[in-house]
Amino acid sequence: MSTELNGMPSPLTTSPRATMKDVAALAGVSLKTVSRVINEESTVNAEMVERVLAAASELRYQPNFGASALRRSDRRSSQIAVLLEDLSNPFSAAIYRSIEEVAMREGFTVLGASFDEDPSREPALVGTMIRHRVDGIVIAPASQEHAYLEVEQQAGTPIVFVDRPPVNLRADCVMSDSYAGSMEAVKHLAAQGHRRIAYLGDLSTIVTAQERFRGYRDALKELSLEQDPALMSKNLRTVEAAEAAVAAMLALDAPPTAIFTGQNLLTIAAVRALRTAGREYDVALVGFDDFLLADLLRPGVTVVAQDPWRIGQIAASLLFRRLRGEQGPAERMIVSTELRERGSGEIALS
Amino acid sequence: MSTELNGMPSPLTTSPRATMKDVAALAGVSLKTVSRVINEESTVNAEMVERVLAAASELRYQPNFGASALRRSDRRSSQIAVLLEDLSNPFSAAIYRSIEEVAMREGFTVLGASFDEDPSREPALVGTMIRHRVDGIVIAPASQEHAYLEVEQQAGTPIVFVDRPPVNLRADCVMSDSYAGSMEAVKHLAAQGHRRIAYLGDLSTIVTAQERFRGYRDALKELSLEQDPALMSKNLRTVEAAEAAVAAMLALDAPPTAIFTGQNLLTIAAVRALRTAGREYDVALVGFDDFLLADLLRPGVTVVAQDPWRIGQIAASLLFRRLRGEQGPAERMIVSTELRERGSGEIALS
DNA sequence: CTGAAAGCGCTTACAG
DNA sequence: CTGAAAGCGCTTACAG
Repeated sequence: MSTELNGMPSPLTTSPRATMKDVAALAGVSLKTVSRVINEESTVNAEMVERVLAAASELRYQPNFGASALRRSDRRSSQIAVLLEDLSNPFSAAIYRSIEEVAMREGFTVLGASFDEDPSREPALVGTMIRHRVDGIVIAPASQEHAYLEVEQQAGTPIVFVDRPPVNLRADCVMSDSYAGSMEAVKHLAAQGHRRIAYLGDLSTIVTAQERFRGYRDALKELSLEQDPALMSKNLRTVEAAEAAVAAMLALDAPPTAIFTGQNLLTIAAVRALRTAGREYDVALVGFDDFLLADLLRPGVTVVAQDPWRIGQIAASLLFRRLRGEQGPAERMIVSTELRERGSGEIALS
Repeated sequence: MSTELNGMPSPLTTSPRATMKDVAALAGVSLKTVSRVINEESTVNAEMVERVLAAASELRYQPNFGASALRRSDRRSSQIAVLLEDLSNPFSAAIYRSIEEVAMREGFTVLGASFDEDPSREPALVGTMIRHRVDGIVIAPASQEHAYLEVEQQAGTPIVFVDRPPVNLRADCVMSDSYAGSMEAVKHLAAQGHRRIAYLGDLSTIVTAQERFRGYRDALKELSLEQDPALMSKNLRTVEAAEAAVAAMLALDAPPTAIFTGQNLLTIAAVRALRTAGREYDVALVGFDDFLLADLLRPGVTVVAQDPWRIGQIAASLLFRRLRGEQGPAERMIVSTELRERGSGEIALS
């Protein structure tokens, strides 16, 4: 397990990094010639190219992107920012990876950061990214007011919204079809005979949570099912709160026979609550957003799946299109969801 | 769902970003005075501070970190790189978030990138990060040779390894105790009476995979259990391969009665294979590394849990200590694992 | 094809 | 307390 090298003192000598000037001196050419070789301009004499490359390699020269960006006319930093709610949430992580893949292909690096659903951190983090002069921003916003970003757009920094739309700002946006997906979930439950379908939802300030609730309620209306406020629980922020909400509903005189959960963690909370009550084969359940191992639970959990990889690909391609100078109006892309039947959603009304 | 603003043409005007010079001109002071105010040097006249801040705010001035770093004597970019195998793997994601949290507190941003277990991408990505002049690097290496990083260390860039140790390089390192954790897992299975305990492992080139196998084998030796090569499957790279390996073992004349899996995805594969064979309540299972919902499966999956959050905290604190100039020898921190009994590992030999 | 001078947006080192 | 000059590591714009 242990390498002999470890435990020995680290070298105290720090040799400063070589600059282009050092390379020029060693190769016996001018600064500008080194610059040409490093940037692969074709107009340089082959012999000089060789001399410069040898010197660069001997000094282990690494060009300074930042210094180069500062002087270049495009002033591009080759960095983009990806700001998400929580990188450790699988939905966010998949979007991040998807964008990272495109960025890498385009020669860009990604500055990533998480809001943890704290709206006040949003402008602060965006500010930090702007001070680092990122060339573009992909953001799943935590706040409800984005006018402050207009000045960044006008400074030429494209901004693409994912998962949630911009408020008071014209910007490209890629989202799942929350409304249609929720409607499909509720109709699927109704098709199994259920008439008392409960709803569990995230913070109502979040636009997607509003949309999912609207899909739920409009489906009930369309199907002429009763809308019982006792079966609707919104603003659930923790797994514990969601579990308690389900337990309370199950204890009602007229309990729900089916549940639609508007989010990942709420779905898992519902599974736990149904298990605790011993009702998991009895009360139907459909969740919005898929999660790992949903198929291995018993019963398997039926979900309306989002496609975070696709959302990321579209967002990244919009961003890089803007970076290439495309000017058109702000685009709004809606990515459809997919019902995945696994058992819990197919439990019929007994 | 739709904001009226969307669909309208974006503003075509791009007003360039204000510089410190612009702020100085508007405030009627010198460049240097603006610099003093922006950097909160206390020696500035209160009235001037006000004038400068008003001008900065009117122009929506955002200082340019890169330009400032270029000239400052410390030449710090306030960026660190976090290079992991795959940010969408929960283990990596937790480490990332943990480091991000410390970095943010220290006023640093994080450049994140994933290797996807491709060793050749490692030096390439590190090179990119160096060209961006990150101040430090946290890396879960994909390669088996890190001498190339010595020049970066000597240029003053601290490098901290996580999850896997450096090879041919002296550097700080934070890892789980793979050997002890694996040994504990196997002994736990043996304590339930099992004598034919199988092993499933990741690529043998990965040091942690080697350590976990060593822990497994040494436990067998210590307990005087037979070492049957037919019960050892290494170099498993996909869930499918792992499922097939388990299926093949179960079909042996002398099948295993218990399984130890050396990694996350292999554990899930084993669960699937046991389910398919209808043996999940029959063959015991302990996995290395915990995963979400392991407790909700039936039987619950017993694991040797790592503590990625803690690994990240330690790695980040080592890194920032080095950035503050601490010189001591390279440190190797071992984070202990924790056996979590949930059912699958407590199935006794029948 | 090659190079000397100027300058990107800032901070340093120095005067006043 | 305030500012004019020089320079960080590069590229631009121009000469030769």
